[in-house]
Amino acid sequence: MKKRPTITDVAQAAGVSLMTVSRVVNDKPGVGEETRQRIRQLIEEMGYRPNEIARGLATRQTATVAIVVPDITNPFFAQIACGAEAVAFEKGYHLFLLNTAENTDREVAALDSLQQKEIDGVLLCSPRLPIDDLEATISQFAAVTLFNRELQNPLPNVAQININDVLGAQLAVQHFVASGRRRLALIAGPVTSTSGQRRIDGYRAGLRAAGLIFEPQAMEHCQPVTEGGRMATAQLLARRPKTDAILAFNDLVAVGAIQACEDSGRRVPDDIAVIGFDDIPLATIVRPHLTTLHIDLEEVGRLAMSKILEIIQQPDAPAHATHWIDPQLVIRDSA
Amino acid sequence: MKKRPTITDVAQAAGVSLMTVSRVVNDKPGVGEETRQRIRQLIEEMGYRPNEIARGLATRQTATVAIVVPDITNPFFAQIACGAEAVAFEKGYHLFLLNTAENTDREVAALDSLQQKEIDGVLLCSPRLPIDDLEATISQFAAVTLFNRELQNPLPNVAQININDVLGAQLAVQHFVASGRRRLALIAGPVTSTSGQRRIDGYRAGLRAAGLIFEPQAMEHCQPVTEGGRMATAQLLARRPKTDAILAFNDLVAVGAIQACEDSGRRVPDDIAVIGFDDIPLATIVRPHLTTLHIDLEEVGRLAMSKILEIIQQPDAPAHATHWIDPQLVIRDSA
DNA sequence: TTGTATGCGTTATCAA
DNA sequence: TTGATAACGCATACAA
Repeated sequence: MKKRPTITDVAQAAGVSLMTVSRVVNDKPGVGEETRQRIRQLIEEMGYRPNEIARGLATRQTATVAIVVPDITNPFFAQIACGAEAVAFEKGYHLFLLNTAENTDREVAALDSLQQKEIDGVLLCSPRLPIDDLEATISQFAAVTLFNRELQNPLPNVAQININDVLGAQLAVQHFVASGRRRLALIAGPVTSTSGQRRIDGYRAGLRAAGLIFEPQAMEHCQPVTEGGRMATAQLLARRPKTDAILAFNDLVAVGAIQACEDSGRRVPDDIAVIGFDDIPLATIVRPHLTTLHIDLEEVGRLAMSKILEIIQQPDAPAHATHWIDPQLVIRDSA
Repeated sequence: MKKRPTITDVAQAAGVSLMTVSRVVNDKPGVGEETRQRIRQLIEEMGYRPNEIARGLATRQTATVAIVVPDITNPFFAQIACGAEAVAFEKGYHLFLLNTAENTDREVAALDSLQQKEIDGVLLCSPRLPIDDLEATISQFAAVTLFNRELQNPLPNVAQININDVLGAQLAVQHFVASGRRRLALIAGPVTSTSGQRRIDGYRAGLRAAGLIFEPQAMEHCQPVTEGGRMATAQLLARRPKTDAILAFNDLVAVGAIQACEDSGRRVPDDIAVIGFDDIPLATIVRPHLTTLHIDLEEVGRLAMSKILEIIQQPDAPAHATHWIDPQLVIRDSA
């Protein structure tokens, strides 16, 4: 590895002071057009690149924001990260991606290291942190966007983005009812999941709107994976054989639900309709292709990054309202 | 956002020089046990955290390495990233994750920004860069590990990790032959893929070892996605109906292959066996569960990170040999 | 055991 | 239009 030239090296080679070079590098006024060109060329020749570390120390800005996700292996978060990175790249920002592996300790450690790196802003995806710690953390950063976590009192340096799970579940129920299904069931996710709870709320609201009643035995919780969906559905079908429609917590669970249906001799969607949630790539790989609630996760990421850059650039703007992302029902083959 | 205390603030509060505090922070000798305790407590109370930017400028080390992947949305790379991050976390390093979106320009931009940030090392996963640019890039970093790309002349600051694709394909062919299949076919990936080429080599070597001959019409290239596998397989089966075993470029392609088989009325694995590659989570979601070549990607990530940290810590060690990761055949239901 | 001086590469401030 | 000097927060080398 060869040592990179510094701004001083360039200045010496050009026979000017380092400030003149600095002005050229940052496209600032106060340099004669002729010297500017000369220095530009020299920079090119010498392969000079500004040292971001030194610049960060001097300006207290790092042109870097971080995104903290519980599990980067989960395409759900990977897609958000992708959208966020696209915007960051456009705007000349860099994106730090941290993975907490669903572990609160690591989340704390990650946030801690981010502070030490003087990051400009943080995108927090579904933080596990208790609310008090969360607010304390937020106050440490210049800008934060919170995904899928609702803060009671909005802060000026945080933007909030949430999935409109209630709406999504309602749309699913509407579709079931419109296609003649009457004996609906819900394979809900983990009891602790915020969005899981919201999806239950939406499901119940949908039933109510259709004049159907919510039967507790027509709901089953499960781990948010295929096998969880399969087992929960098998139990549910044993208990309530006439079920003709299932709303699943997410697409993985939906796939498990379909498997359980098929295992019990039911055909999907003829005997029983299944709707998933999230529209992950898997949805168009399995057969039947999943009818599901599409969430534009790249857009979530883009929005999250845009908002955070806004806050960074106008720190004194008024507190931001929560953004709700509306899921869209995409009708394929399973319902 | 409130301003964070600096080491000087702590020193003033403690009534000592900042060097004494610095020694405590870095667990260096030369401080009385009593003052050390006192300062420790003060650090705790004041919530002091060292500023990594300033530290990086002073030490020329950032305790940060980056991993550059073509597509973070692809679980293949996400898993590698996970393993790498786990090791980084253990060792007190931070991991920058950059996504190039399969785009050479963005790869260049990413590498460029990494240089400017004075990153300690970089994990390059399947770089698109032409070999000359690649070598030029590598020389800019203190430490590099290269994944799935072979360098002719090893450099002291780079470790190389490659999947033993040849072995993997051979294992698959062996398994086909051992279970009585004789009319094998290969749904290869994109022609430009390095590992795709190696898998073809292994497939041919496997055939040769079994005394079978390679028929060009028993091979079809395709895009490395499910739909590509489905279409390519449909064509292949039309052309060569008696095929009784298919080795697919990867698991996505394998799923497509299975779909094409079923579409044509063939049962898997009774009429035709299918083996995938990579063992992504999907492999145990679809039915039949995929028999496939498992690659321990987390281990790849862990190894890559370990190697890079070795180089960082012992820059003068001799050049590293290439590590080959051996795939393992996991037999499930599709072959 | 503790402290002082200096420098890391850059930008900000103010003077020429 | 230019340049000298002082930060930025910390660590290294050396002195007390």
